[in-house]
Amino acid sequence: MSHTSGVRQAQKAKTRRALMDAALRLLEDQSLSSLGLREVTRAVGVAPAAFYRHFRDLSDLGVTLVEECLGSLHHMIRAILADQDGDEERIDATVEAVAEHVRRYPAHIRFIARERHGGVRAVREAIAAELGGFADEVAAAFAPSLSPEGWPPEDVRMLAELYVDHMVMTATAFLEAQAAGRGVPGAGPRVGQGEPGAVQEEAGGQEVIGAGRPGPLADPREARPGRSEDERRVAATARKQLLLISLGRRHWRDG
Amino acid sequence: MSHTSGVRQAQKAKTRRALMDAALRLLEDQSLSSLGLREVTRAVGVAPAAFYRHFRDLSDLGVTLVEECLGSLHHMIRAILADQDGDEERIDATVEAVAEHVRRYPAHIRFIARERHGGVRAVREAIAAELGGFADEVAAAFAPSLSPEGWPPEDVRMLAELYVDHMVMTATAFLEAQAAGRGVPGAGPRVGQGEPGAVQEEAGGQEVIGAGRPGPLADPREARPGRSEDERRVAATARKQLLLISLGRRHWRDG
DNA sequence: AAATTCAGCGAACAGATGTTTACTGAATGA
DNA sequence: TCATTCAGTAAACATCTGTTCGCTGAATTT
Repeated sequence: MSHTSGVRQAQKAKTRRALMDAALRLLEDQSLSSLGLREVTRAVGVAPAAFYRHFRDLSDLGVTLVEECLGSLHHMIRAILADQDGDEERIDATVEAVAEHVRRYPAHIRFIARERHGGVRAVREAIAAELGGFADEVAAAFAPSLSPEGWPPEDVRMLAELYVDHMVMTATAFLEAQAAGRGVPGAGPRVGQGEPGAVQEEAGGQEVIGAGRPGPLADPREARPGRSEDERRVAATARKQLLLISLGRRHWRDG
Repeated sequence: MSHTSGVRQAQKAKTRRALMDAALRLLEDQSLSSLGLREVTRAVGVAPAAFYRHFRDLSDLGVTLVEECLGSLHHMIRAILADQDGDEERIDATVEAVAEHVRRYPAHIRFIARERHGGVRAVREAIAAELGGFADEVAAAFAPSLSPEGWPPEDVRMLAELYVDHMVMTATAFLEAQAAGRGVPGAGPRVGQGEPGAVQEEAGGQEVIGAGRPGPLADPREARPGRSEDERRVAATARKQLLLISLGRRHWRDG
């Protein structure tokens, strides 16, 4: 048996993370099927061959990234579903949470949006499966209040799918809005390729997961100067759409 | 001034079409940013350098494809908006039209879904602009009946965006369902690279635009043996979702 | 009939790609 | 202490990429 934490394993895990983070950052400007293995290792500062110690190939890396990116979304969804407020409050909280999530993990959302219908089958399927799971969860959360009102399970499911799809839609809309807020068209600050010599330096793993400009991280309830006009418009639209859906839901069983 | 149709121009147009069709077909299995220029010319049976006689680069080709793919969708949308039936009839007709469209032009839909958030900015922006135009059109179609009921223009717009996004969503769902119907995971019949010697043979331009298995083209009202279970499930879900949205729309102005 | 245009060709280019190979040397475990 | 494990290395590989160049020969114009 091998220890689950030695200096050895820790270093390996660190390099693995570095590869994932580098990939996630590179994937902000291109899609997975055009991402090069050497490109990733170069960004990390590691020999190309080292890649194979961690992933079979790039689509393997991609599937791993799916788990990570949708994992963080999963937490958010569960938090929302746990809230037991009224309709409008829940909607506000949802839109707020999505906006905040996109602000904190823009690279995650970009990756999902891009690869959901992207060129790599394994990744597509992983995303589809995960989103399907989300829909299950949403359906399960709504069932207790809907089933007694005469909603058949398939109708609950279609509502859940609508919610999930709308959430993804909203998230990507936020992403574009936030990108438009910053100066997007011009190239951002270039990242120097990591100094050769593997990933050894730098202390304390503090919030590595963002991997793409975590943003100001301002308190959601504070006044937010960094919030762009587009972003507020997206929020308002999403809120209204969810409200409209809620309205439809309330009148579903009475023609 | 040059004639708009000579033997010269006709040949050029033919090669151009061949390039676009080949690209569209290749893009069923990969994304634009990973598509190679040589790959396209090879599929057509033309020297790599010939590509530059028609497009500046691949993203130029991509933008052209956007116009074509969304152009065909545009026709469909206008046809739907022109119908003045009741809510349910319109919904049925819409879902039916989308299903048929996806069946006829799967490559078009795949391309749009894949590149909408893909790695090529110019293409992304072209798609966004075009879809925004669709939303304008839908909004304009709904305004006459909604404005008198007290709908502010921004609310009409948000409804239109919801409809457009839902349509795209439904189309890609159909795509996956139809793909699942056929044996997808296994590679389809391989296409031999075109015989060297440019694009000269083959008579009569009959429905070249499909560029990806136009399908049986069965009458929508006939019994359809080729319709998979998944496909029917997608249709049913889409119908219900649209119905639910309609319900919400009817109750929008009375809390 | 002669001059011009221009779509497509073939060759060459510098550079990048994924993958394999034998290796090194520090962490590990007996 | 000594043998083993194994993350990362450096080099070489065959192959592919986008782009430029001058050229050809048929369609076009004069």
